[in-house]
Amino acid sequence: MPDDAGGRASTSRMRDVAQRAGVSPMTVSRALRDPSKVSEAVRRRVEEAVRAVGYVPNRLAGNLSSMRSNVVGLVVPGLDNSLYAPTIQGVSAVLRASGFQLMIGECGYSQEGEEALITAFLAQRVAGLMLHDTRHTALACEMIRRAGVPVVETGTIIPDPLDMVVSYSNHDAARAMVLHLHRLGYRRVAFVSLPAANNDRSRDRQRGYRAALAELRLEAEPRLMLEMPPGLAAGAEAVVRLVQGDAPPDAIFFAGDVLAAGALFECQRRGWPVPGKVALAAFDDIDMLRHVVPPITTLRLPRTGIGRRGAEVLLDRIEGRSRERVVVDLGFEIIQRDST
Amino acid sequence: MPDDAGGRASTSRMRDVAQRAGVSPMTVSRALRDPSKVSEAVRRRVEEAVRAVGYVPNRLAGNLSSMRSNVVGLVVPGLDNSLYAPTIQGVSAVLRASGFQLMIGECGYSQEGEEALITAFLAQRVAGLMLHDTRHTALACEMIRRAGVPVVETGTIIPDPLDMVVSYSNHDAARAMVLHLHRLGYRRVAFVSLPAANNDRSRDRQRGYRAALAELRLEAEPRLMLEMPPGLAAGAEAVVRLVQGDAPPDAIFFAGDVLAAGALFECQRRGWPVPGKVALAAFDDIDMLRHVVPPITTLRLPRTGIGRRGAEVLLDRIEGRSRERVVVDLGFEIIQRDST
DNA sequence: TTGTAAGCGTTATCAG
DNA sequence: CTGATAACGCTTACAA
Repeated sequence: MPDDAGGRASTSRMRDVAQRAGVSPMTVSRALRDPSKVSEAVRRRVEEAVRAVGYVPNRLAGNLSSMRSNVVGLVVPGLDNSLYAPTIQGVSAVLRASGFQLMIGECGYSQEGEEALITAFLAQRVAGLMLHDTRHTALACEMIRRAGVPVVETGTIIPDPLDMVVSYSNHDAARAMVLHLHRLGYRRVAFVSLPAANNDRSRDRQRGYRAALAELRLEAEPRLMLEMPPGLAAGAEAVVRLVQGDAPPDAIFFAGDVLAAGALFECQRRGWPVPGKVALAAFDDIDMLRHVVPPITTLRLPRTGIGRRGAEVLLDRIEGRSRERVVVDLGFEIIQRDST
Repeated sequence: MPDDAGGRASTSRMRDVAQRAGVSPMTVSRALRDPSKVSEAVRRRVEEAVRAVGYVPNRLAGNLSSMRSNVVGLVVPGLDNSLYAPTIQGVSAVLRASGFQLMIGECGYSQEGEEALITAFLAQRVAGLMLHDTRHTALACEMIRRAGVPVVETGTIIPDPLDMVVSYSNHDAARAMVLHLHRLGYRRVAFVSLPAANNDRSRDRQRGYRAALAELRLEAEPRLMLEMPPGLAAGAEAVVRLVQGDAPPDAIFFAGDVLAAGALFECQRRGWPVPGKVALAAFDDIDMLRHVVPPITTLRLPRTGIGRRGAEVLLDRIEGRSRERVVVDLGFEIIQRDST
C-alpha cells in the first residue's frame, strides 16, 4: 500500500456516496446505472457526491449481486504469435464499446492448458468465452455445458462446434492456394506446415493440400510434405532441404507462421532466384510479405474480422439479443504477387 | 443458454457440495483452500462431492468476501504492436504460476484511453496494475493513489515513478547506438523515430540521440531527423527521403517499430547496397532483422524480462513479501551485424 | 477439527 | 421516484 501520508488508501462505498448526497444507496445505484430512473435534482447531487468522495463502483459486488458479469475470457494458443494480435484487437475493440472487460490467457498449444484456463475463467464467472482451438478435453466441454456460458470458437470452421464458430476454412484456403499454383503452371507443389499434432488448423491445411492434389489427380509425395516448427529459421531450413533434395519441387507452399519469409531470406542469401529457382507462397497476409523482394503470394485471412465478429455474436448472446448458435464463415482471399 | 435438454445449466454452490459431503460450507471452503486444515476423511469426501456436483468456486464471491483479488490489470498502448507480445507473455507466465488472472486493455496510445482503462480495472478491484506508459492524466494518478493499488510502469526508466518501474532506459539505448555508429566511422547519422507526441519512449530516444551528438560535438541537423508513423512502408519512405535529400546521411538509425526493415526492403528494391550506399540500424531485436540480407545491426531489449520481472515485483507487493518501491533497470545490448 | 454468525458492496424486489 | 429488505456465494472471526 503506497503512501499513507497524503491521503490514505480508502475505498469509498456506495453507502458513502448515498450519505453525502442525502439519499439511499439504492438511489445511488439507480442514478449511476440508469440516470433516467431518478429525478434530475437527485442525479446531480449523486454525481457531485461521487466526484467528491472519488467513488469507483465495485463491480465484483455488482456482478455477484446481479448474477451477471461484464468480463469475457479469451484463450489463445500463444501470445507470442503475432497472428493472434489482430484477432485480440478486434475482440478488444468490440468489448470495450459495450463496457465489457477482456480476460486473456495462453494455453501453450495444449488442451490441458486450455482446460485449466477455462476452469479459471469459469471461476471468475465470465459472461462468455472465446476459444481459438476447436478441440477440447472432455472435462472442458462438460464444464462449459454445465455453466451454460456462450462460447465462440475462432480457429477454423468445424462441423460440430461447441456452440458458435466465427472463422474461415483452413481446409478450403489451403486447397484454393494449391489449385491457384497449379493454374499458374506449377506441377510439383511442396507443402510445409506447422506440426499437426494438437493443432486443428494445421491438420485442416494438410487435408486441404491433399484434397487439391486429389482433385488434380496428382500424387501426394511424402518427400514434398514437411512439418516444421514456427519461425524464420525453420522456413530457411525447409527451403534448403526441399530444393536440394531429390526431385525438387517447382513451388513451395508454406502454410504457417513466417516460414515463407524465412525461406525467401535464405534464397536471397544463396542467390537463388524466386520464383526462377523455386516459387514461394505463404498462408497469412502479414505486412512483411508485401515488402520483401520479391513480394510473396499469400492468402489474406480475416483475422481482425474474426475478433470483431466473434465478439459481436458473443455479446448478442450474452445480452439476450439472440439465441442462435451461429456459424460464420468469413472467407479468405488469394493475393497473387511476384514470388509465384 | 445452450441446451436445456441434456443437463440444464445449473451452477452449484459451496452449500451443495457441503450438503453432499455432510459437512458445513465453511469446511468445504477450508478443504478447498488449505486441505491441511481439515481431516483426511473430510478432505476426501469433499473432493468427491466437488467432482460429483461439478463444483466450480465463485471467485467473485470469494474476492468480495476476502477483500482480495486474483486479477492483475495490464494496459498496453496497442495490441497490434508485436513488440508488446513478449512482455505480455512474460507477465502471463508469472501470473499463471501464482494463480492470478490477467485482464488486458489497449489504450490506443492516448492518456484518456489509459484513464478509462484504469477506471475500469479499479472497478473490477484488480490487485495490481501494469502500465506501459509513464505519463498519465492527473485523475488517473489520483485514482490509483486513492485505491492504494500497487503499480508497475514498464515503458522506460523514469525518475519519478508512480510506484514501481521495471524497464530499460530508452535514452541510454538510443545514445549508445549513436556512439556505436560513430565508433564504426559513421559521421552523419540520421535519426528516424515514431511521433514523440504522447510517447515517452520516442521522446526519450530522441533525447538520447541528441545527447550522443552533443557528446561527440556534432551538430543536430534538423534534416537528419524524421518522425514517421509505424510500419514497413514508413521505413521505406524515410530512407528514400533521407538518401535522396541534400547532404545525405551515411547511416540511418531507426528508433522504432519495423522501420529499419522497411528501409532495407526498399534498398533491395532499388538496388542500393547496404551499408555501401547507406548503413542501417534498428532499435529492437525482432527475429526478422537477423534474417534479412544483410542482417541489421540493432539493440536487444529485455522485453520478456520486463514482463516477467514486472509481474514478479508486483506480486511481491500484492502478496506482502515486499513493501519497497523498486526501480529495476534491465539494461540493453547492442547487436552489431552487417548492415553497419 | 468443525461449525455459527456476521459481513463483503452491490442489486432485485416489492412496498410506499 | 424513492426506500427498506433480502439476497448473491463466499470468507473472517470467533466459538465449540
